[in-house]
Amino acid sequence: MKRTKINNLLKLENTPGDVLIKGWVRTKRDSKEFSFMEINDGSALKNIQVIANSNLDNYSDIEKITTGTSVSIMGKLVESPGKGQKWELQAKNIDIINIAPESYPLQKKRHSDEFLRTIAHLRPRTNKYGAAFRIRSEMAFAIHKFYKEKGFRYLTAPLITGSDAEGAGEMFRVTNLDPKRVKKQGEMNFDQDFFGQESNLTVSGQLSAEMFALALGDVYTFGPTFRAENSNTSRHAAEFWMLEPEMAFCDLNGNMDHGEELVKYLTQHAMDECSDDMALFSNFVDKSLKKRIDTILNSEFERISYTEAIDILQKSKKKFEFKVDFGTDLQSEHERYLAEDYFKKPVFLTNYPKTIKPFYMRMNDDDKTVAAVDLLVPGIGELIGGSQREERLSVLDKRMDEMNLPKKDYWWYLDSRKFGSVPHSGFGLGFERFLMLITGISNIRDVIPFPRTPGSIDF
RNA sequence: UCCCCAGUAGCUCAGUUGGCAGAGCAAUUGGCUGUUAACCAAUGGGUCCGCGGUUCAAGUCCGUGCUGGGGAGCCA
Repeated sequence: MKRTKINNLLKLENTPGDVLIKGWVRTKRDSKEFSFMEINDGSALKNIQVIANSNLDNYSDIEKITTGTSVSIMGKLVESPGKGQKWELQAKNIDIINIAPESYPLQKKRHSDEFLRTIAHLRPRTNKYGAAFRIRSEMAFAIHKFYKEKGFRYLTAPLITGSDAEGAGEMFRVTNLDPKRVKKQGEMNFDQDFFGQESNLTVSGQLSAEMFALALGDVYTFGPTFRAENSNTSRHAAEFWMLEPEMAFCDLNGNMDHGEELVKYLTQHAMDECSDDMALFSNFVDKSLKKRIDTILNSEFERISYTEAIDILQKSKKKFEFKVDFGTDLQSEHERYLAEDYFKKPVFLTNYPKTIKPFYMRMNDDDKTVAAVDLLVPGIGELIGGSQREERLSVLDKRMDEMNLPKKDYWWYLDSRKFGSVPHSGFGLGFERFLMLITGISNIRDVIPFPRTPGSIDF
C-alpha cells in the first residue's frame, strides 16, 4: 500500500477506507484496553490521532512506544467520536521502525528556544520549528514564483570573490594554503594561493547582478552571503540568505514600488499557503503579529527622505540616547521610533548623505546626498537596503577616487558604465529578517536551520 | 568588541541572614471508564558551570574564566 502524507489525509472530505501512514509519535496516552497516539510526519503542523486496540498481535510492543518513536501504521480512517479532531486512524497494523529511548530530549511540553538551539538537529521535530521551517521553504519558493510572474531572470552570483573593497564589512578568507607552512614563512603568499590572489566569501551579489541587469533587464540573485563581523545580536548571522533584485531602466521610486510589492506578495503568500503554521505564530509566539501582518498587507508604506526623518526626530519629544544631526547615521533607537512609534508601519528612508553610503549609489543633484533607500520595519529595523546605482561614468570615477578605491580591480564594473550605461536600481532583502517579520520569531538563530554566529558552528 | 543579566535534577525554575539540595514537568513501575499538555499512585534522578579565595561552615560572599541571553555598534 502506498503511503499517504498526513496533511493530505486531514484534508479529506470522505474516508478512503484503509490508509498507510509513516511518521513519528508525538505523544501516547494509554488506557487499559487501548492506546491513543498522535503521529506527525512533518507534512503539516497537525498530528493524526491513532487508536491502537489491545487485540493487535504486537500490543505488548506497542505499549513500549515512546515519544519520538518512528512508526508505520496501516488502518482505517474514520470520523473521530472524540473532540478536537475530525479524523482518526483505527490501527490494523503498527510497525515500529525505531524506538526512541528515554534519553530523547524532546518532551511533550514547551521547551525554551535557548535549549532547542543546543539540539538544533532535533528542533525541527517540534511544532514551532517545524512550522518555521515549512514557512521558510514556502517563502523561498514564493520568491521564485514572484519573479517568474514578473519576468525576472534568476542569476546565481559567485560565492567566492576576488574583490574585497565593497565596504560591506569583514570578509571570510578563502584559501587552500597550508596554515603550518604560512606560519613558517611568516606571511601569506597569495601568488601561490589557489586563485593566485586574495579571495573571499561574498558579502553581496550586487555587482554581479548589476552586470546581468544591464544584459537581461530585470534579474535577481537569491543565495547565501557571508559576513565575518563580530556581531552578537538577535538580527545578525555570519551566514545568511539575501535576495537581491536588480532592475535596468529603474529609478529610486521604481525600486521602492518593487520592494513594497515584493514584501506584500510574500506576506500574502505565507497567509494563503501556510495558514496553520502562521496561526501558531500569531497565537503562541507573538500576540501582535496579526496586527503587524494586517498593516503590511493593507497600508501604504511610508516614504520619507533622510532629511525629513532627521527633522521628525529632532522635533520629537522622545528622549534619545544619541543626538541626531545631518551627516550621522541613524541609530537603532531612531529607526525603531520611526517605524514603531511615529508611523507604526514600514518606512522607506531615502536620500542619505553621501558620506555614510558606498561608492556605487547615485549622486543626487544637491551633491550632498545619494539615491539610497532603506526599508525600516517594526520589530526588526532594516529589512531592505538598496539604491539607484550611479550610471554616469565620470561621476562614478570621481567618487571612487574620493574614496580611494582601487579602480583597476573594478575595470569590469566600470566597463558597464562605458558601454551603453543606463539608469538602474536594486536592493538587498535579508531573507531571515523577513522570516522574523512575518513569524514574530525574535532571534535570527531560530529561522536558520543551523545558524552560524561568532564562536558557534555546531552541527 | 562594549554594557547589563543569568548558569542548581533530562527540561523549566525556587532556594530567606552563609547553616541537612527542593518543586512542577519528564523518565521508570503499576493502576485506569474515548483520551487529547490525559488522569491517579509509587520509585529513581545532583560535578549547584570551571578554577581560585574568604569563612568553623559557600548553591549563597569575593576574584577570574567559560557558556547562554538582552541591549549597543557593524548591517541584511
